[in-house]
Amino acid sequence: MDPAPRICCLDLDTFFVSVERLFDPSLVGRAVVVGGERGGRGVVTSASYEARAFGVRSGMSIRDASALAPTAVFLPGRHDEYTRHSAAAREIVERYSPLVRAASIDEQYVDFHGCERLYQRPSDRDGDATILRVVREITATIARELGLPASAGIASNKSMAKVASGLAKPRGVLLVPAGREAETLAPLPVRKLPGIGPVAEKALVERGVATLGALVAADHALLAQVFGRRVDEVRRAAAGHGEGEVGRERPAFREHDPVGERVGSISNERTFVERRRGDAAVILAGLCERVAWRARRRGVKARTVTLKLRYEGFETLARSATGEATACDVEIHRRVSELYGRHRDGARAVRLVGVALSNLELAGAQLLLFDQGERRAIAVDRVREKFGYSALHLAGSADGGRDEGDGGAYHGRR
DNA sequence: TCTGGGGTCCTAGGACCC
DNA sequence: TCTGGGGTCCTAGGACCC
Repeated sequence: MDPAPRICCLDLDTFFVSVERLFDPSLVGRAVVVGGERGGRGVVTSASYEARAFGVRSGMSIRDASALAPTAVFLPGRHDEYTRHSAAAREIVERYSPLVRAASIDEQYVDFHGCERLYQRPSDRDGDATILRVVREITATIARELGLPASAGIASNKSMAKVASGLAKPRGVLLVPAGREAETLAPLPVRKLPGIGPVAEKALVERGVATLGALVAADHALLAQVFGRRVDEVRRAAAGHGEGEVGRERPAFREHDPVGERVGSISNERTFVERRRGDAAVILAGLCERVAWRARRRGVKARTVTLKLRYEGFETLARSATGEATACDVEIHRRVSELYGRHRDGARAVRLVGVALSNLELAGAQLLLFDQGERRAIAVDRVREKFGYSALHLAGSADGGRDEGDGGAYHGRR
């Protein structure tokens, strides 16, 4: 007996574009691209179906998209609004099931096990019909209350549900009955399976495996060349037998990290525009401030600080140092500078710098748990709450003043 | 497809301890 | 001081996702 389809993957269609259309209804029916101003740098983070008709795809550079879709509207995007609407959609889903797991800003998994009895109506042919009706009600509610289109897939496991939600787009709901998973997946290109990216796809196609049906039937040794020990897991997912539970919340979307659990990371990175290259040290100081500030806002300290460098030609390296947990700008900057001085190849042009905090520990809101440097930073945070983030900056940081400070002084912006 | 920025997860090797 | 194996922590890199 196959497990019943009770896992739902709910996805907000062209999410960023849909939110922009709430603010400017004249965008409805037009080609819209979110990710940057026309001709600017950056990549497409969301494209309307009208824009996709021109060949615009998410992840493509804004420059290429500008060339493909000359009549499209290009918008920079506003993350705070997307976050707000994402939370509102989640609140609606939680009216129907307590087991909701956000997988990203526009995607949630919902576990409906046991809910078929709760929502059953005489007119429902069976439990599947009940769940299908409930999920349709959810997407209709999201459309009515928030004005946002959504799609959903319902299946016996996560990856099948995710694939189904893709097949249901736009504005559709698709339920894959128990036992029909394999035949639904078989004709699809391997890339459609969550977990198979461009690298695995290329390796599979080179070996003559183009569809998920072919993957299921493929020789174990051949698949091992591509997936290593993951062969059995991937083959099961391709046959429609994926993970049957929604699992834990991704840490980044959790309100607070449980005490003692080492989860999550906080990072900021910046790619240089052609002419501004060479300012790596200055940019780095700004990034340190930003990640430290985000850590304090989350009430966490980091034991590990990582410097990321990308050189011309895309060669990328990461160097990290682990020690005492900190959320202090000055201390993080000190550690990052040390890594930078030690590992940077001065002969090569730097294309990107990044700073990441990981090995996070809960510090709590109590000031007692912060040291002097951190408390000073928190005082600065309070000023920022009143006057905005750029009101104060570490001396020598990216958008701060030009003063030759002691590396630890804050300067008002002028 | 000459490629942004935020993440998670996995692997593998080395250090160190018992 | 030559030796085993397991556990844990740290570092680095890479695939993948949205």
